[in-house]
Amino acid sequence: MAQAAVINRASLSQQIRDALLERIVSGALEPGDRLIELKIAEEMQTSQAPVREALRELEAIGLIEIQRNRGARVRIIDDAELTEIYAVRAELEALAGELAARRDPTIAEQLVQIIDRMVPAAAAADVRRFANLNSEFHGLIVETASEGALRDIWKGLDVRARTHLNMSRSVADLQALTDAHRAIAEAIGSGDAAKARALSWEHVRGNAPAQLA
Amino acid sequence: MAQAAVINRASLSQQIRDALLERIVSGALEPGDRLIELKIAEEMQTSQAPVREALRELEAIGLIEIQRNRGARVRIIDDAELTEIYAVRAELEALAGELAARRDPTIAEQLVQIIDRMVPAAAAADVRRFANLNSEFHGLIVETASEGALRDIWKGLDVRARTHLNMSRSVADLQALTDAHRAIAEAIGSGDAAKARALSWEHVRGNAPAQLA
DNA sequence: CTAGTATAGATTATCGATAATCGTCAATAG
DNA sequence: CTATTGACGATTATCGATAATCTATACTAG
Repeated sequence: MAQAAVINRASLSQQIRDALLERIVSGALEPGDRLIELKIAEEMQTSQAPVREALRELEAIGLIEIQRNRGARVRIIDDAELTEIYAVRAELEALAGELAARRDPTIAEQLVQIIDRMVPAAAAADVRRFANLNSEFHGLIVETASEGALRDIWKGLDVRARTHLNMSRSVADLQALTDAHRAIAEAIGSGDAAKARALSWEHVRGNAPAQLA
Repeated sequence: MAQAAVINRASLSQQIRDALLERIVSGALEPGDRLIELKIAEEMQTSQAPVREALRELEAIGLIEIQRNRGARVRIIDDAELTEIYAVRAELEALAGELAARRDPTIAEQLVQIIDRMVPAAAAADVRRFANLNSEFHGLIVETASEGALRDIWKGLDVRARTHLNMSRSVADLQALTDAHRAIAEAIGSGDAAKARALSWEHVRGNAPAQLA
């Protein structure tokens, strides 16, 4: 047979979830925007049920907020909450750095490649691009460290933080961040778990939008 | 009016979620057990839809596992995963200890009360009771430290860990744990954030079922 | 003018029924 | 005897319709 029309392997609710997630992360849907079940259902050519399921999942991730009988809206994350997210991430990244250094120092090579792509983004002050590379960098470390709880939780936090990358950084800031990444990659590459842990923690916690109260 | 028949303020799916969660945590439903939507729906006198939504939420928490077209079953958490959960918890508890000590050292009094209730449970080697008090202790610290992401994530991990409290501890072990709790309560009570952080981390990570590979 | 109430429109919550899929076991061909 | 096919029962995935609830506005009494 010519081509087996690759059937949607994902359930409708999964497809809907991914589509909405994409819109939220990309900014097409902004914090505070309402998500109306029947509208989405019509738009996606489905019924209401799978949309509801998708929304429940997004709520569990923390991306949207659902109020009984009042529907869902994209969650507004205030500074205090974003700061806390950074604090939690710092702890998780510390653990991830430690584990990655112990388990597979060879990823340092890939990390460096990501850093190399950060350089021009930093020079151009392209915050969006830089943020994506930043997620890619830390994501690789986390994936190396874990396939379980650590990874899942980190991903959830990363998505939340990414929807709020309103921080406008200067070129100097971004270059400093790039350097910090280099140090972390080096620690992992040399298998120095303790150093990878410490550097990761400082890197994330030090770059929170605000200090913890 | 005499009494307004307190209408269920929670949606059906929430009620179902809580009921199932209770069964899983209590052990009435064991890891591996199947959760059949229509059976649950009939039992709870509802239709299938709210059951499905409840199951999605439980999946997001990590308590059950859903496979497309194959249904849901209570998640089986192996040793490696449980160990990782402990590692992540250690990081979160460290942060929580630090924040709680900074924000409200007065909770130490309540912490001590919980510890006092641990003593007889430890003496009787009542692991189940001890585990509940343990959750209560750490839960109070976490709630003091956070109302946001930290709290939500910790709760999810706590539930998962509690469903697997298969560890049979000796009386001596439990008493040692009680002492560790005392030290943490003291650090928080004195507002020593750094000490609370360090002790919390060691306490949790040191009591993982196994060492991280 | 103000507080409280009724009404309409929009949206969510839930239901009952149907379609699609999976696992199993028997039947059959080789 | 082993592998393949077919059919059945069980279960999940999805739909379309109805009930319940909320929000906003209009209305009425004081």
